[in-house]
Amino acid sequence: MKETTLKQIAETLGISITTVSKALKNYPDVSEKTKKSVLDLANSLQYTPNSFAVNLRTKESRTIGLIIPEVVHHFFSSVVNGIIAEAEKNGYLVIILQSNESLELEKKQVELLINKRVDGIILSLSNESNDDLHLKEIIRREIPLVQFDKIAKLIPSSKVIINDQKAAFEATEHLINRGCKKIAHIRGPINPQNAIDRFLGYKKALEKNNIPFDSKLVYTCKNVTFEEGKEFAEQIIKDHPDVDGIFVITDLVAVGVLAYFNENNIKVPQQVKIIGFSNWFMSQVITPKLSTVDQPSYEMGVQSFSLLLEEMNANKEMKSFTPKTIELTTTIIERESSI
Amino acid sequence: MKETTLKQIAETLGISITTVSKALKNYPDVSEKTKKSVLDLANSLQYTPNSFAVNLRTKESRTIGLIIPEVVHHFFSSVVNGIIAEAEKNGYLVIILQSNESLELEKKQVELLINKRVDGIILSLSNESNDDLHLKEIIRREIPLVQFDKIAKLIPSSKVIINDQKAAFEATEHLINRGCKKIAHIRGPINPQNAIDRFLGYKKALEKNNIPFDSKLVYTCKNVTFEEGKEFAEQIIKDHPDVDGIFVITDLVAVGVLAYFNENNIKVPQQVKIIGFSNWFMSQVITPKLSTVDQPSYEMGVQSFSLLLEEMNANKEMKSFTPKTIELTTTIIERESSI
DNA sequence: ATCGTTACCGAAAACGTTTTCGAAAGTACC
DNA sequence: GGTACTTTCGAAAACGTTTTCGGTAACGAT
Repeated sequence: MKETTLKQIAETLGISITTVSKALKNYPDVSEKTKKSVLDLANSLQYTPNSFAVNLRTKESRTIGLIIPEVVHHFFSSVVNGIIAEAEKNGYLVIILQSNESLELEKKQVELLINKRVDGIILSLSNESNDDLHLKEIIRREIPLVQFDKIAKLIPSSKVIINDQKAAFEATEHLINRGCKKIAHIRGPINPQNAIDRFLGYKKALEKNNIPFDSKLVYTCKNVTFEEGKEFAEQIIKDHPDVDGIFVITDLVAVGVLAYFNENNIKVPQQVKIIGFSNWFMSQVITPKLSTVDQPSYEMGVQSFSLLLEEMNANKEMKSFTPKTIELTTTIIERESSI
Repeated sequence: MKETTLKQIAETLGISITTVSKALKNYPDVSEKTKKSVLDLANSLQYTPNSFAVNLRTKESRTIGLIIPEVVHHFFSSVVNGIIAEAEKNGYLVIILQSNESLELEKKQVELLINKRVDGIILSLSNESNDDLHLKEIIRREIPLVQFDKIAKLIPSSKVIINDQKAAFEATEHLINRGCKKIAHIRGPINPQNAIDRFLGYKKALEKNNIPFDSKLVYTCKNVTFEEGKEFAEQIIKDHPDVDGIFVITDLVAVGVLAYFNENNIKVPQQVKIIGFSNWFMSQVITPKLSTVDQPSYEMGVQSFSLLLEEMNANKEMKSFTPKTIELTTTIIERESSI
């Protein structure tokens, strides 16, 4: 059982391969009669063009690569959702790879995608990433590239981001407005730009409101897990029993904090107010409901693909393309944990 | 800036394309000297074989397709995780598509993957799926296929599943053992085999324990959402104020039930005990912590790919392959909602 | 009869690789 | 110097498509 090819159709119809190909692509220089006979036969034989041959000939595969740190995180799976939807709408398929927050893996995967000759790449950096030779290689090979969320600022590619500093500023100021005087911050790892920016936003909010910044009140996540949240919560209460507010890098960790406080009868929000980041689904179902910063994750995916598509199309038409940066807006969601 | 090809290397070295190709693939009939010179030049030119040409020649792309209802569900993203990891380990890439629980989309996507000529397909049926012509087409084209979780029993493909009936039986019996006398069931949609099986397990557990089955105690989800959980919880309490146990098709819906009960001061587990299914992450962080059935989702992904790989390899060697079914074991996780 | 058009078709090259098969050159042996 | 073998190489076909470019036939107008 072999796949049907143009050749087979041509032979059974007694015409040339060229004509068959043209008929199927509705070229004007094929008579309606032959078009019909070709189409009929192609349908009855369930002909589908061999994409390997098409790829080779057209030099494109209508496939893009996507590298993210983790699929199982609500934020990322939601972005993935947006990217896949928008890609499919435009006739593209998406290959997904996971760096598992490892720089080494991330580099290997970039290589895989380059070798695969995808038409474009979308990626979000791992927490470990502190060098960008692999990204430079993508640029050097002139492969369209879009970065989102965790980006390398200096790489000249399109970017879809939020204003982490502003969002963090607002989150912190929200706690201040609710009366918090001594606010701790559980921050993300050292490398990622967005962890840095959120930290800076936190710091600025304190300064603006004349609250002295104390580096001892800043705790740094390594793995950004639920468990870390619990551990830091314990430590914070031990080190600074009078802390009355915590701004946490992301909801997952904040939920860990809440879990510890719930188990140890520390009242949220009465004794300590908490605000997270990213608006994970579970934040609205736990007790107390967690205040957070909503990030338009699905929209981020859609925009990322749109930018990539623009660049891919520009490349095809040999036009030059200057990278764009899209900044999406975030909103503070006030729930029980900071009332 | 053009990509380097075998031809370029051959010309600058003054040898044939054949020899370059063989040298790079370490054929024995190439002298060490030429091998070295080829390798050196290839490295310095950053040569990577054109995968489009390789695909065409070898008739395989080392890429598989994966169709799931939703990435944003914890269970599926976890399976995806397992599949991607195992695939990458074996040199395969994964194209992901989402059916969004729509049969129509699912069919379109199968077609996309067939046209793309992926080496194999892994899929989990949408809730809407009640016909399987598209699956038959996969079989007809002799494309290796593995189904997981939501499967079409009659399609002769490999399958990775759990024993839904047994798991549901155990979950229901767990409630009975905890003293429940009147147990409601919030079931999944009508079509999916696993919703049917879980319902049957629930029914059998009642029968075995001499509790009369009452179809009025069975509520059927359409969209399997958090909101549906809340609505059904309200309805159940209205219709049957004396219900003392609920077995829910999946944790997301069970969390909705809990939310309603929490808001309306109905004590869980004192008045009503609840058990969910799938062990979503959030089930352990809500109040009260939700009892559930743990499903080895990551493992499910790994096994799915392994079976697919077996079949793909068998196909390559022109050996016949008889589909296998792997049944993974589930475990009841007792938490606060059913103590 | 000649010219210009239009309508339709096909030969052939190209994309870049893999692999078969044969050929050439070198070595060894009698 | 002939034979047999080993080592090393390359020509060429094949994978299936797309697209350029030219060719033929038919037809109407002059």
